[in-house]
Order: sequence, then structure tokens, then C-alpha cells
Amino acid sequence: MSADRSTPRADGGIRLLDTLLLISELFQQDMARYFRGSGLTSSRVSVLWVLQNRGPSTQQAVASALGTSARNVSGLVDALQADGFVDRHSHPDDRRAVLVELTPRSAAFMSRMQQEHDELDASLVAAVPPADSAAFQRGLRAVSDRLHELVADGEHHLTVEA
Amino acid sequence: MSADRSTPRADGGIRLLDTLLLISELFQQDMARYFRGSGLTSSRVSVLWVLQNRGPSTQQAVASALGTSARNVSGLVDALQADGFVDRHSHPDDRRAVLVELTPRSAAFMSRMQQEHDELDASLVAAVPPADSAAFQRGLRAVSDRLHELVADGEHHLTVEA
DNA sequence: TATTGTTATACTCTATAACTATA
DNA sequence: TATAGTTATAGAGTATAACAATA
Repeated sequence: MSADRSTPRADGGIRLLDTLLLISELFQQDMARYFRGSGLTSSRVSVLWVLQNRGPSTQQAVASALGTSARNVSGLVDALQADGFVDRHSHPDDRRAVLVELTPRSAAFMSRMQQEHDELDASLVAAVPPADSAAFQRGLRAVSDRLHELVADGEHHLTVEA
Repeated sequence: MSADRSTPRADGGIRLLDTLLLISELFQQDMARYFRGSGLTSSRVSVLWVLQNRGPSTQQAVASALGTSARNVSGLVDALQADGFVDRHSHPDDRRAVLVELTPRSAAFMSRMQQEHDELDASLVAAVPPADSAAFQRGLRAVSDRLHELVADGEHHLTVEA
């Protein structure tokens, strides 16, 4: 599902916002495409990233890291476990809890994914003319910060009440 | 579902890629949050954008514009119609086809949404230091183009085969 | 009483295939 | 025969609520 939310500009150029939305679409498409047939999805890989970043975690910890419900994590972990991406172990100190951790196979997978990210990052950085690089990075950071403020303020800018 | 896919950098800075991924997350969160309770979703609004950009359209045209199946569009249009966002009319020349169009209410809604986008765009543009503005826009365009190339080539950089 | 994870239920998005009506 | 849209079926994500076991 790719949506064109852009508005033609008077000068024929492309708006900053539209470029950012387009980049978001490209990321989503790229991820979805390469997960197909692997048993992975964007949501499932989110769980793997949490485990990669934090090590073995309870499902509650994963849920709170992802900002979703424990119920949802149950389902995602079920699927990941069935496909051999994670193991569930009993928590040593709390018999209610479960520790989820990457299997060796998916730990290796995540390492490769991190490496791919490094390569993509380098490729994108290299695409920017060196003379523009510093200003570009400052500008992008400023845009990201502004967006953070707007979202944190609860201001809605990508839509409006119907 | 917000996933942190970032890797700490040696110099403590934030990678370009991670900033772009973060911006994507912020967009998605912002959209999802403000659609809640409105009867709208990101996918449904995609349909409204197609109608806004192209005027009354057959469902096939919508499906092909969004890169999804006719079946999926049927469901989305059903939901939008039930909530009064679109009307279905018979096609004057082709009795198999249906013309979907915005209701007056959602045409007004889309106009406001476009205006909100304009304002958000202006706010983001204004966040960039004026001295960096030209270089920033060139750099972002270059990054977007590079990403397009990579995705078009079928190179996968956000993940890897499992 | 509070928390962890589960089952139960419901809604949404999406894909493929089969089918109807029309071209 | 091909196309537009539907019904049928299935899998995936996510939310809320109720519940069991444990803290």
C-alpha cells in the first residue's frame, strides 16, 4: 500500500514533507518485501531488535519497549518461537515470568542485519555531496527534533479530526 | 509498535539511517494516534488521497494506484462508505465498474488535511537553519534518490535472508 | 492486592482463488 | 476471452477484557 499524499508545488519542486513521507514508504516496502517467505514480519523483527538491544527479556519488558500490549507480544513470540527465532525460558527469580531470548540462529541473523544497516547507512551518507554533508546532517537533526516536539505536544499535523 | 533499530555509534552521534527510521516511526505514530476513534485508518486515508488527487475513480484504478488488490480496495471502500466518507456510483460507460468519489464531508476533510500538511511542511522547513537550508534540501533529495535506486534494484538493505 | 502471561473475542489489513456480471 | 467487483478463505497485527498462577 503506497499512498501518494503529496501536493504539487507551485514551483514544480517536491516538498520536504513529501520527500520524508516517500522515504518512509520506501523503508516499509523494502522491509516487507524481504521478509516475505522468511516467516518474519516487521512486527516480529521489532521483537528481535528489542532482544538484540537488551538481551533476554520478559514479555512485559518487550511489550513496554514496543509500546504495545502483553497480549500482542504473546502472539509475536509464539510465532517467532515456532519458527525457531527465539526461545522461552522460565525466569529464575519470578515464576510468573518468562525470559525470551534470541536463538543462536537469530542472533547471527541480527548481526547480519546490523551489518546491512551499517552498509545502507554508509551508502546513504555517501550519496550526499561532501560539501553539503555537515549542513545536511544538521538540518535533518533539526527536522527530526521539530517533529518530536510536535508529536510529543499531541499536535496533529498529518491529519485532522473528521 | 515502535522499534528501536538503531546501533550506538562510536562517536556517540546518531546515524543518518536511524534518524530517517525514527522520522518514519513518528509519522506512523502521529497518523495512527489521530485516526483513533474517527473511523479512519492509514489504509483508508490512502484511498481518500487517491480520490483527492485523481477525482472519482474505479476501484481498479484505486487498487493500481495503491499497489494493492481489488479485493482489498473493496473492503476499504466498504468501510469508508459505511462511515460516510465516500459514495459509490455506477459507471456511466461500463456497467461492471463502480465510480468511487469523496462525499462533500470528506472532501472538506481532505482539504483540511492538505492544509495541515502545508503547515507541517512549513514548520519543518523553518526548523532548518536558513544557512543550511539549500544544502539540506539537496542532501535529502540525494538520499531519497539513492534509496529509490536501491529499492528498485531489489537490493535489500534493511534486512537479510534468515 | 498487583503483576505476568494466557485464553477469549473482535476488528483491521492483506493475499489468493473462485465466481458473477459485463465487455 | 478478458475485466470489474464480489464472496470465500486464510493469516497477521492489535486492542480490551477475563482469568490463572504467582508475587
